[in-house]
This record gives sequence, structure tokens and C-alpha cells, in this order.
Amino acid sequence: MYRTVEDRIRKALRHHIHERYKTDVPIVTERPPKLSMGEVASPVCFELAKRLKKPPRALAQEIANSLHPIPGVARVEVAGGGYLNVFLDRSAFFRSTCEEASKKAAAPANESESGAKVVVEHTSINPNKAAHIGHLRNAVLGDAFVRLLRYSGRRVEVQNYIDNTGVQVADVVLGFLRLEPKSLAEVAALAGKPKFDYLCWDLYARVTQWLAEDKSRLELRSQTLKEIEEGHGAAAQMAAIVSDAIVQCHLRTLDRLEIDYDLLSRESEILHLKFWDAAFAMLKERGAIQLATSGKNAGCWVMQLSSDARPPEDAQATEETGAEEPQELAEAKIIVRSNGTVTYVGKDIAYHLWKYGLLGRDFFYRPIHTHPDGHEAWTTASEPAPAGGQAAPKFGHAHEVYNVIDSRQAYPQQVVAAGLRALGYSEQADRLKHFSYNVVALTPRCAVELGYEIPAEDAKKTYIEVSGRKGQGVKADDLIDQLEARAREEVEARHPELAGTAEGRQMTDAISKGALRYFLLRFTRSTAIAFDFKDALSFEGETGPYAQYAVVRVNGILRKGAESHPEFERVDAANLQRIDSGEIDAAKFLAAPEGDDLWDLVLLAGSLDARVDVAVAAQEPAFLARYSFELAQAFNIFYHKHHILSEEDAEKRAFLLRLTSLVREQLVAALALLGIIAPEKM
RNA sequence: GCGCCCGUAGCUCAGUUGGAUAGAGCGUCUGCCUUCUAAGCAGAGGGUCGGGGGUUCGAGUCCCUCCGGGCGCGCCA
Repeated sequence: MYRTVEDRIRKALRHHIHERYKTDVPIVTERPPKLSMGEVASPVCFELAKRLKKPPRALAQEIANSLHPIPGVARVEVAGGGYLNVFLDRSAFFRSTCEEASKKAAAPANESESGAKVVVEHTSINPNKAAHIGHLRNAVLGDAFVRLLRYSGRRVEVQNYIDNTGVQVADVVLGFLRLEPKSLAEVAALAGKPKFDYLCWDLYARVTQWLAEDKSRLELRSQTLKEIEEGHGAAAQMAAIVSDAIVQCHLRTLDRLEIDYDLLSRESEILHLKFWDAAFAMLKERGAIQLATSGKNAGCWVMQLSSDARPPEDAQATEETGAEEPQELAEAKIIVRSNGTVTYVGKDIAYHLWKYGLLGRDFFYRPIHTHPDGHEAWTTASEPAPAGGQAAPKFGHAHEVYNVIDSRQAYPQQVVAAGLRALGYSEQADRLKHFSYNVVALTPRCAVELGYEIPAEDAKKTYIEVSGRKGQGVKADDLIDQLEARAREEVEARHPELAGTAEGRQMTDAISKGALRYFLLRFTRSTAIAFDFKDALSFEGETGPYAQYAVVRVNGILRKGAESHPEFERVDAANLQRIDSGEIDAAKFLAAPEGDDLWDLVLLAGSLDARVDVAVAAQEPAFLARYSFELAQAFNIFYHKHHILSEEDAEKRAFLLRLTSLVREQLVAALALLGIIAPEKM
């Protein structure tokens, strides 16, 4: 509701200033620091004063005096050196917010089936080992952003890119072939067992070390990789078994956090269906890439990047080689190697042409996984599905693309955009957004706890990055297990009778999930998370369970009210109706100054729409996490100040009840956007 | 070398297009459970917003510079 009123005020000011002063200034509005200064303020007169060469305070006074009434606004005052402070009609705001919230709650799934499609790619874990906390940050961020987009009415398709033919898979295959060694059948048997991803995690670390011990073994890896890419032979079969099994492990892990996908796009199909050949032809035809004939890149197809997208060459290298070769091609990005194989970036350009429906080719599709909520995830396939199967949805053809990828990959992402631009698709390139985020590292203490040896100079850093290649890091399932154990402990301490029951399990589940998702979402994207078990396992203070608990308290009030006050339902239900219809005017409970604390809560509850807008615009789910916490905190303060069920005045009690359920509706909605569900009790 | 990100309370972080008195959580200390669940609330203490210049009516926020930290720049992905 806040957003609606704010818009109205901005529009009124813009119109008024345009009419009266024949000039257009950007209208900024903000929340004043104190409630006594109103709910919306604008410093626009400072800017206007500059243009008109008049004192800002006088201008503000003129505008305040002559501004036409705005629906939902009680009055406009002048403050400070020339601020316009707007005071809202509290009662009207309350009623509109209740109405909006009830409408949203009645029809929460407002996912758009039409309109421009947004493709969000997230998770994209290499299918060669178990998922770790860094992957969880990616998935949880992406998932929350998807929920935000859908909530604001966008049509969204979630893709998860599976690099099932890359070196990382090749490494594990090499491990099974050389280190173990195991036959195809043996690997297939292992792949069907639980924790196969853990087994590969360790094997991958061993292979990394084995390769480091003798560099000549790298040749073996290249050979294995080539076989996998070509898609035939024992290595390719084993790669398929390994990667398919690990994808299943990842899906199971992410199902524990209720993260869904529409499509798993696999690199094997990009290769087998010759997506690259099509893209290669386009790139050559439109002159986006050139064949370097001399210099260090001789024999490679390279793409010249515009200067802003290209980090400069290493100074030393330029000095050594720059003299005898054409400068331009030396500074270009290699797309096709001199041996004719395509780089990762090249494949990514092909994939993105497909995402935008520009490639002129399509995948075949198969259903691959049914999520616990019943949603079907599909994967790409090289051949048409057998007749009689379910028809696949139409994938791709995006209007806009968000790639949730860590910030270290900013450069390759720019190259992909540059590729689109070089092909003449500059609008698509502009609508390709790198949704970047910083790493999840470990605090030195946490690394020591996990038994890693850390260099002395690292011990005093706030965080240290550990190497996945060496098998270091916190596995996602381990962390979720620990959280569940912690949550169970708490639940059973508080509700011993629920131990082992379905209700107890549900509670444990909601709390552990809520704690983890909130923990990963409370940091803004650019913040490197220094992971520590103590913080992640906390259920107090700024955490998911804190916000969930506020919802649980509301549940408790409404439940208790119905149980212990026989007349409650009859009297209060009737009064609630009188509140909603306006027959009981909320104004008397919200009037300043006695009603300020209640109004504070109403205002915050009514600000969900504005916060969602800002979060989407900034691509920052953390803003919503913050909002959930603020609302829960405001409710807790209210809860301690006002005892609702023992309120003598029946009309006031009805008002407090209505406010309480309004807070629940808004808090539940905000938490849902983070993928957090509050249990009935906890 | 060049580019990107970061530096705010003891610790971990917010601070959304520049706006009025810089905020949370954790930790520390002091209180509050015979009234709707204490996963909570109230209070105390804690800051030269890395340093220095500049732009502006106004700077934690923008520009310059210096210091400190992280990341990226491969015929890897």
C-alpha cells in the first residue's frame, strides 16, 4: 500500500510543479527520520530552488499551500530548510492495506502465464561431487529472486545448467578408471547407492592430487575429456552414469530446501545437437570472430572485445609478444582453439543464443524429476521423446536473462554479452544480467574445526577460501543435517511430547530450513560470507526462526482466543467485519500521538509492496530478508506492549486482532518470498 | 600492470536514485516469565563511517588521491 500512496504523491508533485513553475525536476521521496515528520517526505524544493533561484523554504510553503488534495493524504507540512512532509490518512491506509493483503492471501499464486519471459539460470553445479555451501548460496539467492519476480507478476523460467561433459567430470571418471579402478558395471552399482556424491567428492580430491604429482598425467585427462565430449566409448558412458547420478543427488539436496527447476540444460546436448556449429556459422558470417593467422593466437578463432568489456592484457606478455603481431588479434578472446575445439565461452554464447530463441535450433526434452511440491523438472535430450509421453513445455525464447553466477566469473559473462553484441543482438546483450554474488568462505576458526591446516598468515584473516579441488569445504547435506539436529534439539526441549511425531518433524524441518535460507539471504550479494557454524546454527536474533516465531505468536493469539473466550468468535468476528467495513473507524486507535506505536506497525506492514519493488529493482533478496526481520521485530515490540485477548474494550480488541492478522498475512508473504514457511507452532 | 569488489561499534553486517539526529544482530553488563509461547522484551555501554582532498544548500553514499584486504585478467571451465 505504501508504494501506491507514494506513487500518488510523486505524481501529484510532478504535475503540480510542472503546472505552476513550468519545469520538470526529478521527484524524490523518502521516509522521514521520525514519525512526527510524517510518513513520506520530499526534498524536491532544494532542487527546484536551484533552478528558480528562490529560497527552498518559501517554495515549499507555496507548494504546500496550493497542492490539491491527494487521496490517502491527510496534510502536507513544510519542515527544516524546505522539506515537504506528507502525513498520511492513517485509517484509510490501514483499511486499504488490510484489503490488499486479504486479496493477495486469497489468490497468492499470481504467476503470470503470459507476457515477456524472464529466464533465470541458477545453481549450475558441476555434476562431479557433492554440493557445498557456496552452491547453496547460489541456489537460495536465485530461488528467492525467482519468487520475487513471480510475485511482481513476471513470467519466469528457471534453468539449471549441467556441465556434464567438462573436465571436472572427466577428473572423476579418470579416478574410477585409473585410481580405483572400477568397471562400468561397478560404477553403475555405486552410483545407485546413497551418498555417491560424497564418494566422488573424495575421489575428485584424490585425482587432483594424483594429477599434480605427475604432470604427464594431464595428457590422460585431455584424452578422457575428448572421449566424453564426443560421446562414445567407456569414458563417455561412465561420465553419463556419474553425472546423471550426481545430478540426482543435487536435486535431492536442493529439494530439502524446496528449490525447483523448470529445465536442466545439459552441455552434452549442446554438443550433440551441434548448437555450437550453428553459433559458429553465425559468428563467422557476421564477422564477430576472426581467424588469427599469426602471433601467439595463430590458428585460433578469436573475438575482439570492445575496450570497456576487456580487462587489459598482462603487461609482461604484451611486451614480450606484442612487437611482432597485430595488436588487435593479440588482445582478443579465444573462442575456438587452434586444435579446432571450442572453449567454454563459445559454448556459452551458443547456449545464450538459444535462451533468446536466436539460434534457430532447439533441444528435445524429457521429464527428469518431480519436486516434492509436484512440479515437474525437465531436462534436455538428443533425441525425440518416445511417442505417447507428456508434451514438453516451450522452453527458452527469453525476453530477459538473469545468470546467477559468482562474481569471479564477471569476465566470461561480459564476453558472452560481447558475443551477442558482435552478432548484432545488442538489446539482448543489454538484457543479459549477471546476477553476481560473492563467495562463501570459512572463518579461520571454522576451517580449523573442520581439521584443515591453514597457513599462519591466514589465521588472522576474517575469512579464508578453501579449495574444493582438495576436498575442503562444508557439504550442503552435512550442514542441513546439523541444522536439523539442532532444530530437533530445540523442538524437543520445548515440546517433549512432540518427539518423534509428524508434527515435531514438520516443525524441525521448517525451522532448520528457515534458519539456513535466512542465513544465506541476510547478506547483500557483494558481501563475502565468512561461514561459521555458530552463526549459521543460531536461532536467535536476526535469524529465520526469529521471524517465524512472530508468526507463531499470532497463531497462538488467534487459537487461544477461540479456545478460551467462548464469546470470542461471535463478538470479535462481528467487530472484525465492522472494522473492515469502516463502521468502526480505526482512526481513533491510530491517532497521534497515543496511537503512534500502533501506526508504526501498520505502516511497516503496509510497506511490503514498496520493499518488494526496491528488492527487485536492486536484484537484492537481502532487502526482503531485512524487511521480514523488521516486521517481526516491530510485531514483537507490539506484542509485549499490548495484551490483546485481555483488552476490555471490544472495539479496540477487534482492531488489535485485525492488526495482528494483518501482520501475519504480510509477514507470511514476505517469508514466502524468501522460501521460508512458518510452522503453526514452535 | 590494468579492471572489478570491499574497508561503518569488540565481532558479523544493514544503511535502496546524495537528504533531516549513522542503525541492527551477536557478545558484555542490568532487569522482566501465576496474564496471548522468554526462539522474546526493556535498559546500559560501545562510532574521527580506513586517511586526506574535492563537488554540493546537504556526503557513509558521488569524484580524485593515498593506505589496507579480496577477486579477475588461460588455446581451464
